[in-house]
Amino acid sequence: MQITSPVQNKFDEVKKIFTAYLERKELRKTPERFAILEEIYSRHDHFDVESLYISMKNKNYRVSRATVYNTLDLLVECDLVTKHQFGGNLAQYEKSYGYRQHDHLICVDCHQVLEFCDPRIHNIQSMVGELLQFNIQHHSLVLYGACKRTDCSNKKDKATGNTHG
Amino acid sequence: MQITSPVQNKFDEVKKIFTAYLERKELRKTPERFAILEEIYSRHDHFDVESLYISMKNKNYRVSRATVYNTLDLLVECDLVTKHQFGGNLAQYEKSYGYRQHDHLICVDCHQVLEFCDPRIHNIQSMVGELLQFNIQHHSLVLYGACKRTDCSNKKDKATGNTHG
DNA sequence: CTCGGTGCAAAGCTTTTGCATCCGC
DNA sequence: GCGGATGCAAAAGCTTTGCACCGAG
Repeated sequence: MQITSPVQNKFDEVKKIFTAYLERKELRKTPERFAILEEIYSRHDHFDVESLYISMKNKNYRVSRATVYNTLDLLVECDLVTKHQFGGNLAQYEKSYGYRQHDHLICVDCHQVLEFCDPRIHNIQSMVGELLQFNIQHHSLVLYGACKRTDCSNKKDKATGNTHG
Repeated sequence: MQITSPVQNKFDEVKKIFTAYLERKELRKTPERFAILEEIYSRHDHFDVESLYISMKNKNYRVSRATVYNTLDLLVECDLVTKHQFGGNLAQYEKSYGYRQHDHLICVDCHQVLEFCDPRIHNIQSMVGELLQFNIQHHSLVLYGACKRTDCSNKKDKATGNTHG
């Protein structure tokens, strides 16, 4: 007897959405595509292509970077995954189905990524779209700052000016 | 007799700021650094490293990409230039002294970049910083959408669904 | 004169592409 | 079986780095 967890239910929904998308676009339902989707939804937080690829290699999936890139594009297009470019040259991704719309706050010292919600962003989006005659499809808001946590130890000793002893 | 334009005055201010920054950091005031600064402030809109480099080459400056990258980093650090990562892997820059804080709206079809201001973003920034205990230093808000202009011809024929005849 | 800055080219890293093979349909 | 998808590796594109030389202080 098997117990179906809510998490499993959620992944089933996601699989259905991806399947429907592939069928609508007349793309093939390859095992690689679903393996990548499953790996992504078993993860938490943000990840980059390389770490996803390595994870799958470690689990002995036979998968290539090219397929990871290709599949991520598909998942972004059907809104199951979101792609971010947090200032560096390395794209970051995160699963997005069933998660509330949110934006990001990044610590400039330790690069930790926090999330927050603010409904006003949606208003801004609508207003600016109206004003400039754009159909806004999505947005990216990233705040950069220094966290005040003591365990964020990457901070340079700027405040005291004691870097030179 | 020479007429000093407001634009020239502005660039003089910018040069002063950069000079002060270099002195404070005990960096050398090389002609290359000021030539790059001047080239940037003679430009409008956004630019990438390569186009800045090419412009300077065309004007027969002897300058290298390495120096352009190096100098841009300095200019970003003293807030005379802003660096953007509008989704691609290609960093975009723009001069920022004396320009009002603004955010960006990008057409997903023709990649044109528009600017807009909204004071609410500042409020969001303050509130989130307070809430999550961060000293917010800066932010990046980018809206992505389709412009409704007829001369934006990169649009795919999505709306009509006639792509398959 | 010193040593930081520069130009040039090579290397590094992420992402894309080409091609033979594989397998979903 | 056909043709799209894959794996692999090579190539492409942006950025950084190493090194010899130059020139600002």
